[in-house]
Amino acid sequence: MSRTPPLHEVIRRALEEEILSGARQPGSRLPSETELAAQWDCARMTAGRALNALAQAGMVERRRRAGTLVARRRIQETVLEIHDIAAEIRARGRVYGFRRLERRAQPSDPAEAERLAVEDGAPVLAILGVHLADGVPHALEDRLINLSVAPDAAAQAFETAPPGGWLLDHVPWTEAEHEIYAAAADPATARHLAMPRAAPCLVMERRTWLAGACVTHARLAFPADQRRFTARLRHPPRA
Amino acid sequence: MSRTPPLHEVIRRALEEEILSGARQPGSRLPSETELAAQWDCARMTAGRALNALAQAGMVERRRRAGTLVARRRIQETVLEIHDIAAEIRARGRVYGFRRLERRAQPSDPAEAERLAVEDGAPVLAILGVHLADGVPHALEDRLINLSVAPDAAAQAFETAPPGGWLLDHVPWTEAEHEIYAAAADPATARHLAMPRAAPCLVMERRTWLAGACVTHARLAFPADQRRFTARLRHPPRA
DNA sequence: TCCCACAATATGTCTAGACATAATCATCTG
DNA sequence: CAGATGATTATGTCTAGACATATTGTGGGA
Repeated sequence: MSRTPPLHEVIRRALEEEILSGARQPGSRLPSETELAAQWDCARMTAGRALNALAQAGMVERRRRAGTLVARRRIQETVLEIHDIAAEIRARGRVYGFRRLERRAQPSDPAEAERLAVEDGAPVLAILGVHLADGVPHALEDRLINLSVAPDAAAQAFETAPPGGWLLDHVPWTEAEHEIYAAAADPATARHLAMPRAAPCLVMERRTWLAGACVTHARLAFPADQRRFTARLRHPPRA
Repeated sequence: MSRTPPLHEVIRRALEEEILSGARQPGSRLPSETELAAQWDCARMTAGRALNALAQAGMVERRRRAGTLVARRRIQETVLEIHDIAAEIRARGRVYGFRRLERRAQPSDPAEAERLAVEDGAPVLAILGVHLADGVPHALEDRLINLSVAPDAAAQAFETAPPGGWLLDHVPWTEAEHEIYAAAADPATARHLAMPRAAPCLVMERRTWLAGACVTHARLAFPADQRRFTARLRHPPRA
């Protein structure tokens, strides 16, 4: 026996089909919950559930009294998966390694204070290190850790294990901010990554917060040919 | 009078709070719908609605008989907002413009066929153009449109209006794929964008699908200082 | 001991009502 | 004609049930 999908799902898919095929133009009104309930011979709640699912997927907009309208603007958001570098490298079947280049625990200077959004002079731990794939430089990590929020980090050497993994395991966070841009490699970065000076880099900065306080800031520079970010969006998210 | 939020929202928030604070450990069981309904003195459906919302947000996992469990795996996804270039430029208070450089409607060559994932020789429309901010080159767009899927595009000139906007308005889509990477500007790109040769560019490629067929492929190159992508993630469940 | 049948349980789906609330439309008034 | 007013309408929330279905635990039999 083939299991029949739930009715709200059937209704949702039928409407979705009509919208995607162009049979229902953006801005036009869908049948009301009451009308749909009559058409499909079901309770209003079941029809409403189908419409709510479409609304959550961004395909329609619901307004009281006005009804349910096919969305005008298409979705402008897409889901980007940002993986751990170690996981990323291992996924490609290469051996992951990390080499620490510098480590300083000290009061923050003005530039560092700004990166962590703390007041000048707050205790921070700065780590500079290289992520390696099969022993070859893959990315340069310049990380700052807010020791007021994560004091246990001061006891870690981060010699051959990157700070990112330790932080994920030991410090909770509530918000993260990512920024991705291209830049020319400065001389130090180029040297550490064994790449030509001023060659293009893909840079990712990540700032992580715990309840309003910035926990850590990381700047990861990848030689242009080493990394790309991919994102995929399925317009109707599957229920 | 302060409007009271709906009950299912109140319940959802209360549970969310407990999860984020660590009071409920990953893998542990939340109260069942029946228990919650008794605790909050409401119908089971209302309690279930709160739990379903948490499940949709990825904070809990629901399994029949087993109950509702706090999610173990931390979400590795983050929402990247990819805006329309025109909207992006206008949002910065600058005047948007578009200048078409090339336009060719013809059977695809092998390279173009691969970009659109169609068989060699399928009819395609190729557009090369520059997006301008205050008249200054902002991005170079190299676009391919699959005329089998979007035949109406052949009638468009795309002289001063970019193909992206027209496509969004006239051709539905079900899936989109984005790729972001850094590259050195090739001579043609550098010339069109009025930037030094081999200077770093941020490149975004977007491929859009309609029911399994690729509608269009766009390659947008930005001078490194012109564009960065930002993404933000809130409230991840603890690992 | 291992496997199967069965009962218990939590979620999944659905109904037929109820009242609340927001937005729009038509109408009435100044 | 502009603005206030009230009726109408569609969605939003909620209930108290019902039966369906997947999964887990348990106990009995080979």
